[in-house]
Amino acid sequence: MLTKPKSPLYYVHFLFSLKFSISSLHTATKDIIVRTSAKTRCKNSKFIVYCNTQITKHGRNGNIKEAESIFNRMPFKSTVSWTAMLTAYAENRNISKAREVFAKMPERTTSSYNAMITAYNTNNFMVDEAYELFCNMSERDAVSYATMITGFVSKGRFDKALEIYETTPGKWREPVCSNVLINGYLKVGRLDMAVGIFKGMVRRDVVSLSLIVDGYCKSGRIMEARNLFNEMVERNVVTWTTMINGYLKMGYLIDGFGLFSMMRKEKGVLVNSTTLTIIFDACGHFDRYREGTQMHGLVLKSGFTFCAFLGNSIITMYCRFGCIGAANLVFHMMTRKDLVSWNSLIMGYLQENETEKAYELFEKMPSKDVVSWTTMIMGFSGEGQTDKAIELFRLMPEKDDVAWTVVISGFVSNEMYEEAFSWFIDMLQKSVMPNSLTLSSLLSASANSAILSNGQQIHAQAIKMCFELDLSIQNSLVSMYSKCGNVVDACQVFMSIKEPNVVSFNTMIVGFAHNGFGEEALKLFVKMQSEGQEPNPITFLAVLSACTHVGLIEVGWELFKSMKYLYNIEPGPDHYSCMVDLLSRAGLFDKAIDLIYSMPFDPHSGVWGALLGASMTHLRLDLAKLAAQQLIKLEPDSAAPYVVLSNLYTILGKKKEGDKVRMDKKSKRIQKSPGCSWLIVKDKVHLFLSGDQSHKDSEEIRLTLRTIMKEMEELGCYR
DNA sequence: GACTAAAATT
Repeated sequence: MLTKPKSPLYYVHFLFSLKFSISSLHTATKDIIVRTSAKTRCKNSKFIVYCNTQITKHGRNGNIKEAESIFNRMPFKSTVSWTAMLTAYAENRNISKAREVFAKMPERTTSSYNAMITAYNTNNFMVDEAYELFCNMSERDAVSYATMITGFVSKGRFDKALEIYETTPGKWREPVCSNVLINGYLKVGRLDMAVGIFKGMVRRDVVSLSLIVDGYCKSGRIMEARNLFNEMVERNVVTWTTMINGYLKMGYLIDGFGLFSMMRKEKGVLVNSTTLTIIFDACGHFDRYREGTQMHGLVLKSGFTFCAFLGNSIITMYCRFGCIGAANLVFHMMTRKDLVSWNSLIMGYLQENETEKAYELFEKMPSKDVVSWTTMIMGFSGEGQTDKAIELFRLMPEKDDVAWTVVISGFVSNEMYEEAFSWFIDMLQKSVMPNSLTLSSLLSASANSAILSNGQQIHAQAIKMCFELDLSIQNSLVSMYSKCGNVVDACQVFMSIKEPNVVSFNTMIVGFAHNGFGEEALKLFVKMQSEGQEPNPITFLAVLSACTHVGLIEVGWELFKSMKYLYNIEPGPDHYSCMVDLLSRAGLFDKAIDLIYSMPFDPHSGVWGALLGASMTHLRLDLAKLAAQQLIKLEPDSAAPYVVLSNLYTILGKKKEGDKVRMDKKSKRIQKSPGCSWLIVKDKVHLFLSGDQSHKDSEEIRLTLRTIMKEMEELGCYR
């Protein structure tokens, strides 16, 4: 049998493909060299080139040991081999080894210098070392300048970057160096500087244009972006995708989807996975179920490869639609999952309150990051399972400020305020720096527990940590002070806000309303509009409750009607409750009942609760009976309707009926949660429930109270 | 045929 003689390269290929051990590779290499003719040996460039490629490949895959072995065993090395090895070390974050290689190289080309500059740039931004090398270069090329500018730009040293940019010979300055600068300026939010560079360019390319289009989009200057886009001669996938993303992120769905279908018809431009990721993201965000599923179908039919990014955006989209089953299916079909895929699905299950399922996934994850841990901790807290949340937090390997904050705000939302504060102290003792969210939730804890001194301490803490000018903190402060009954301080904080947003106004209006300053609340409502701030549904809830508090029935009624025809805001269940409360408190029961029956949805418990309360004060037994009946239907475990109704019977002298209601309640084993009050003495909260004797000084307190009450009675305090 | 620079996304 005759076989064609094989080239030396064939043997190397063969051996590499069989994954021979390094020692056998060594002997094999030797073997090949011995067997090849002297002529071939002198310039076995193909072999060297092959090894160079392998070094690069292994280096990129993080297989530095493999790259090293090949390099060390190469009988002949070219400058490229040394440069490849240098880069391999640099890419694997070993700058000292990279330096060593650079020092040992028998000869250096401009490219080797460039490689070393890149190595410095990418390892902890050692840009000064890079610059020293750059200055010592006898010859530079376009890459040298571009690399050096990149180094300074990524360190934020634009002065130095510009200096080098100016000295770059004209033929090399554009477009690459300009693009590096434009990109750098855009990343630090300096659109003006980026546009300046751009306008001074003579040779712009598609990258420069795409960068500026993106810059305009991200500053909300979408028209300027579109004009530039239209003027462009060359547009590639990135340009199209950037422009579509610009529209979609601003919620301009018609323009965004329209441009997307234009892109699909455009010759020479192919939609890629980034484009699709953006589309799915928009469908999820703006609840476009039909478009989202259609696109998914299209992607499946076209046999598009699901990279992790693309798959993740589809998972997230289905989770937003509430289609956890579909999300789960996509997840399982994905061949390449990453951490985000797992985290997104876990988040999806948590949003559907399927904590068990989420935890199952969490445990199955091949590796977990901070996001996975925090998401799961948040999930348990959200379900009221604070024990589980703490357990998980303790197991978490590296706890950052976000993790601490999630635990603390978990306590706050579960009304465990004492725990929230003591964990905050722990956090500070462990020298973990709180963020604005930590302080916000502690302020809300102070507000909800009405412990003003705690709130003031957090306020001081916020000033100390320079969060004073953070809008979310300022809003929380307004809320805290007004909930603690301190309207003056609330007002002071509110006045200090430079640019109050709708939340700031709402919070202050609620603050006024709940502290009995109805007029001020309404004045602020007018003021916010004169300052160009549009009211939202929450604003109306606030002003309506202000009207209730001061009994401004006509004003409230007009405001309620104006919601729809003046502000185009559809009143929700809570707005109706507010109105029923307003009308029935004023004794306008006919109007209240009419309103209840004209509601576009079934009245919820708030509506009947409001009616019940007012019926009690106006002694309207007929309406109280109706409201209580409805309430019992909606909330069978609630004691309130029974208690109110029986009290009303008693007041009206119908003791028998009152007892009947009480018996009925007892037979259904419904318990009224006991009334409670608390005192703060030396930073400790002392809680008292009615009929409760658990406090250690219970007996002493009782005796003291009795004495005080007696004294007060003698002084005529009760008359 | 090796080395070095630049853009969009969950």
